[in-house]
Amino acid sequence: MTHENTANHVPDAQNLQLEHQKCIADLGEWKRTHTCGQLTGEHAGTAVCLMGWVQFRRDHGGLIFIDMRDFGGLTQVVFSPDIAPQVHKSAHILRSEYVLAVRGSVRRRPEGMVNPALPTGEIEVVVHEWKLLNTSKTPPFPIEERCDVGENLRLAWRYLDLRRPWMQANLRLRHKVTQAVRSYLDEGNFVEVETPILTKSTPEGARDFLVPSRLNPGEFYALPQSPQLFKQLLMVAGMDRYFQIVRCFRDEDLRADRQPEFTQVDIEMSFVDEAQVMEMAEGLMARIFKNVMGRQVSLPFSRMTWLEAMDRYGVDKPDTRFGLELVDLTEATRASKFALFANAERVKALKVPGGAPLSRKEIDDLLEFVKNYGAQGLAWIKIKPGEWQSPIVKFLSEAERKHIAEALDTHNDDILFFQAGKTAMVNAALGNLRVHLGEQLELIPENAFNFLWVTDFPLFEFDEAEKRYMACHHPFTSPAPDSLDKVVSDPANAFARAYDIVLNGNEIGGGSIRNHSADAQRRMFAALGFSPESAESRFGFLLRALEQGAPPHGGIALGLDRIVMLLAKASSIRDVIAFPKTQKAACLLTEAPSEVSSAQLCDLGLRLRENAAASAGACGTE
RNA sequence: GGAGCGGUAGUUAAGACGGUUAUAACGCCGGCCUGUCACGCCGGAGGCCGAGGGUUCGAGUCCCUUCCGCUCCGCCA
Repeated sequence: MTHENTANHVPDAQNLQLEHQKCIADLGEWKRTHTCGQLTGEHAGTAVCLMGWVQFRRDHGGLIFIDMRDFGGLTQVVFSPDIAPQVHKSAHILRSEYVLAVRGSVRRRPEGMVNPALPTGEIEVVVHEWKLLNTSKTPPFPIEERCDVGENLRLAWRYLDLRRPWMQANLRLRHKVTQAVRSYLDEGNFVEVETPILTKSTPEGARDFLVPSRLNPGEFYALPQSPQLFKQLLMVAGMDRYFQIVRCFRDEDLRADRQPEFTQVDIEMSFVDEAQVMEMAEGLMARIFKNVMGRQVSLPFSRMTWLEAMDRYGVDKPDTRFGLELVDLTEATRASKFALFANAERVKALKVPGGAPLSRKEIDDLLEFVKNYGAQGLAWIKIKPGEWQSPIVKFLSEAERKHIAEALDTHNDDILFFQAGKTAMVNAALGNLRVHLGEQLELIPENAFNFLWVTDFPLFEFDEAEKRYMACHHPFTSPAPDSLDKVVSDPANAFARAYDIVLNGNEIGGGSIRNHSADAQRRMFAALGFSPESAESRFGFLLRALEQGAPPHGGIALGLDRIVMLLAKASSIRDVIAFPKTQKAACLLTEAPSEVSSAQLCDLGLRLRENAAASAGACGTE
């Protein structure tokens, strides 16, 4: 205590709060009759008991007004010396976030005193008696809707952050979504089955979280990246239709829409094709929107092949709420004198109607933006009356200009952006630039929800680091019928029976029809470069199951956090998760992860290397 | 692993050109106040400018290192 001298005559908030704690009472026989959002003029005259927190205190010396808050809203309660002098006097001790119970009567507010901004603004509760249920230290940040506080503070004091109405609404919205999911799938004869959290590491795909086994020293469980294999085994088991609202774990770097633990709505169905899974998922999304938002969504959702998505939007999760589609100019510029275009694997352009007023600075910022995606530069042309303003226009022939003007349907005051190079880079740079411009130029309609299925994904992707093909979706995905021969012979051109569901440019789910024959699954493993022995040791249990009468099956997994984020119009899934982690995967509230005792390590047969934190980075080179 | 933004009172921010005692609003504490509702008025307290090192007569400000939060690339079957 550094302020002992002053503490005696000028109490600080801390001492004051200690003093007030002497007044704390139990509930006793008091029973809450209403919530703080419930009372209206119709309740005038009724005796009520409210319990909640002090949101605002307006102590006039004479009258004291307290805005009481609970999950339901705010109610103004009045302590008046005319009604109960002792009660009024005792209420001076109330401070922000103190917890209280009041008994009193509802009355209509006097003429002209109605607060139209408040749902309960027509009435107030005149307090006849009250109890202090708890004190509170002054909160580290204001518990208000409008408070704009740093995320580190919000996370360190998450239970206070969650008291704010917006966060309360988000968690309640999330609850309504899961309830809609459960009712819809239950009606569709799906069975909710829990699958193991301690499971087997299958180091294909994301990095696993590992859990050491005490009973089997030197061995590890992995936390599931998804219940993929278990749900397939449940189809073999004849469950027919399975779902689970399930936590999944991936030890990869975080993003606004990626947490190390996240929740999937995991679904699998027997004896179905792609169309049936998609139809089921559309009905599910429609149910969510109806129950949660009171909105109709039009069915079926639009569909687009992966090739078309990449061609028109440059990304595999197009935001179709606005235009600015990409135009391929590769062939048109093949013979150009402009070497950058002529020699490029791919040339594409993006037209911003009316974008010519963009300043040099703004264009430079866009260049910096596309550099994130490997672009070296960003060519542009401003369409002005009678001339094209551009650093590159002098390289373009009359024929090329004519072709560009036609292909992009140019008008005065448009600006064109160009990208040339490797196809993947061109698509990534322009596709992401498109979304960036859509946001920056406010081209995206406020309340639109555009669903889209992206279908016909490639089966494989060549991994430059590992020098082998990797499954685009996952290794259990069935090849498309006309790609069966290509799985081993021409993997680069094989397509998958896989589909993603996209909402407003966000991937909110993905699924596939699986390999239900052991032979087909073995061919996939072979194409992925697994030896038969390695396939057996990693996935033998799956192969054996597929040999025991596995039915044709397929399914989908929906990202619950992302769906709720979009419905809540939140900018991060952290805002719809009660206790999320920071970008360094830490919980600022509990301070996890943390060191453990040597006794705990000893039980597990583990020993840390000297300076484990520093040596972790060196593992890759060993 | 990489790029960028940020860290100054309890909170949100200003200060950045190196130069007196580091500002403001809200919050907090005290006083006054019987119709406020983000009450009002008066007064007061509150700071190792994220941390460490350096340059300098002098650093919130310049340089280096480091920690933390956020956005993105890589990564995320």
